[in-house]
Amino acid sequence: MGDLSELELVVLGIVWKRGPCTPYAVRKEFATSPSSHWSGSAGSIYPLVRRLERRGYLRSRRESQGRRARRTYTITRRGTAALRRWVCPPLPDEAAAITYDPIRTRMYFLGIVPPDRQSGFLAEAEAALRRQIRVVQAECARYAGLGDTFSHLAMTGALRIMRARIAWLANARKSLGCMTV
Amino acid sequence: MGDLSELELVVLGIVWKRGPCTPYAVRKEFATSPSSHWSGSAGSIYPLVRRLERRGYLRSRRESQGRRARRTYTITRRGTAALRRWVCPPLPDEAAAITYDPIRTRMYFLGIVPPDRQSGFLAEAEAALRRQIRVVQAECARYAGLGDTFSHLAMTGALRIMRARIAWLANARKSLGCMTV
DNA sequence: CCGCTCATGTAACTGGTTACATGATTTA
DNA sequence: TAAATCATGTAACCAGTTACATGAGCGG
Repeated sequence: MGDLSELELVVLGIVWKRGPCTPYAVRKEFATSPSSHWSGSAGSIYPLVRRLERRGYLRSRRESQGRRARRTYTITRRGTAALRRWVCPPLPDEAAAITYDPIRTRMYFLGIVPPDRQSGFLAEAEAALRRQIRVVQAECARYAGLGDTFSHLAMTGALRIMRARIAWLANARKSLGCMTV
Repeated sequence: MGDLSELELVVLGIVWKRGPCTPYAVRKEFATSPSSHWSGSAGSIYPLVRRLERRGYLRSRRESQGRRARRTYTITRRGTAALRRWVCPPLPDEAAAITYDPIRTRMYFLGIVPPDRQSGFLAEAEAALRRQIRVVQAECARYAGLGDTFSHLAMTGALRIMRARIAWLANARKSLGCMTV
């Protein structure tokens, strides 16, 4: 039960949401997602779905479309149960832990750069976030249009976090500005 | 230059901040950190610092304290330069990308659980975040007390994100509540 | 017909994890 | 003095990445 990795569960979830689909479709989902946590590379997905099938979480069917062989995967009852068990409480403690933020990681060591370049870092990070936020907003609107409530809800969460990061940087810029002036 | 992993750079940063220190002290830094992104396991840190020394980013000295042999590491000029280069702009795009959030990941697939248990998930997640936030607040105060401006600033960023996640869940609870009632 | 994207895979590598081993030092 | 913890390491493993190989179908 606890033998499924986070990526495996996400793939299970994607197959559950989309219904019968090819590994390639799953990969595209990762490729178009604004998150870069998983690459969804062929080297991860193809072995993964076969692994899931071998363990009974997925079932596959060969369906030749034209002369082209392709394999579509469907979630099994066992897969659905595993997915539900993962989503439902109890939530492991680390799920609520501090999330990883590369900008924050750099912030710890910002003292190493000369003070006149510190605000440059903050400004650039803020600008990068503002660029990214538009992508997320678009994705948010797309899900709303599709009527996918939960994906939409998830995206609003991502949006809120990005806005919090921007506000944080703006505030940091002010408090550092006070120090150096 | 770009041959250093994120973890290697963070370790470099820790050694820079604390001055000469043992791998064990570095490990403790990871162990006490409220973030669980890296475990800071012996198996990662000990080989890592030796790797950094071999490449000239760290220098080490054997100093026997009592009968006990220990090795303290110091950052070299090369190490300092690498760290500064990493912190400074230009920031890679993925640094501003959506961060990974295990609660959000689950949210995508929340439709798989029966509607009467969905709000349970949201409530539990919110409660877990509220528990965690106290830890972060304490850490925040600790850094403020130490006068470590940048670590404190980093922590306030983490705090803002956690608050944003809580607000997001509270809002989700409301919008799902409307649907099911 | 050439090049691009679709689509399915494999192989080698790698960074980090878990688990284990060992001995010194401190504390009950 | 026994147990706990400090401290330094090693070895095996593993999930996921990068890079490569292959071929179908399609648009210019």
